[in-house]
Amino acid sequence: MGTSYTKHTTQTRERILEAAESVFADNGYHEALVDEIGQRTSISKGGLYFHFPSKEDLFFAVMDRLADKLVSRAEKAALEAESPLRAAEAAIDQVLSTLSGQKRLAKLLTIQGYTMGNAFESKRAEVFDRFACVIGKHLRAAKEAGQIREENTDLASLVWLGAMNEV
Amino acid sequence: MGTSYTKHTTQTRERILEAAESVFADNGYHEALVDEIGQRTSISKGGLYFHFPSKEDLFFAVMDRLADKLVSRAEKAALEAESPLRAAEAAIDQVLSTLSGQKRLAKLLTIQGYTMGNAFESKRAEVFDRFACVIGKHLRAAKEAGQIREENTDLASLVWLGAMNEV
DNA sequence: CTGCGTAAACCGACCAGCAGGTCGGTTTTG
DNA sequence: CAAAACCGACCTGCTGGTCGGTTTACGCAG
Repeated sequence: MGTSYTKHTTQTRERILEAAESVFADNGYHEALVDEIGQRTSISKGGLYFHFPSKEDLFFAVMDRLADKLVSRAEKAALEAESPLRAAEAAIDQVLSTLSGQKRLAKLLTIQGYTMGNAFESKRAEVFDRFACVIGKHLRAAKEAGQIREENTDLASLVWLGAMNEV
Repeated sequence: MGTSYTKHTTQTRERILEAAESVFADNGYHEALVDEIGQRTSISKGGLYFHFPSKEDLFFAVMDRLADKLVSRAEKAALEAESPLRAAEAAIDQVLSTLSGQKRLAKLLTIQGYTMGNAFESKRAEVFDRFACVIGKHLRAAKEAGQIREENTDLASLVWLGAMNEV
């Protein structure tokens, strides 16, 4: 449950995650071969398994990394906004446009895992929660700034989720 | 290409399809074990492969069967409507509500195959075409009855597709 | 009705090969 | 020199598919 912290070298780990992301995006979880990730990284299978205990964990790590990227993008966009309400909007916009622009990544976060057990399901929920958290934060700020009514908060969450699915 | 006709006994074939549908729905294509289908049917693997040449074909047959069900439901609902326009609406409603009611089946028709090759992609297109065909038929009828403008036909198709994705 | 022969239907042990994971050993780092 | 990082041949379990044999269904002659 706790986010496992980065041991070892961050360099190689990052390289692996990068390659893994593209391989998973290209082929989906099941079609993706661990060996191919090794190939694109020029790291042997053994080396891979030195950094990640299993293919599944690697996949989850990729998801986390993607979520990180998106969240930071959203936060950054939110910072440039003037009002809290604009911030919330900007954050949502940012995530949605990025996701709709790179459908392969979107699939990674939403669809690909349906083929896996419920392990994925909870991971997906976790990622979604992180997004919801960010959005919620700005929405609450907007509320306190008196730019929004209480009820709209829940409504916005639903809209948000709906938008995700449309992609 | 040509719809392969039912050889052998239809009884057993149907039983297999029934079981296969539930297994596929429960576990997705990859997780679904041919052996488990055999178990639920009390038919040995050999027997299964006597009726279907491969797991993939079995999956496609399940899809076809699902499409059949949905189309006939839609047609039936359309018959009970008074005007052509209502018929089209009823058909759409029927399919959408059924699909949203049983999300597992919806996944079968839309998502599960992303993990398979393009073989699935064309099958999916085929199924979608069948739906589009039914809807289109009633829409044209509505048009000729002067209940609808020409342009709306295309618009409706888009709405239709969008709705599918939302589910 | 009985027996029989043929073909469809079915069985289940077995095969093949693929891909995730391991592990003893080697290189690199500090 | 020790520990971390890495290598890659090998192992193993799993699962779709096969195949020779067995049972069942059925038409037909006696």
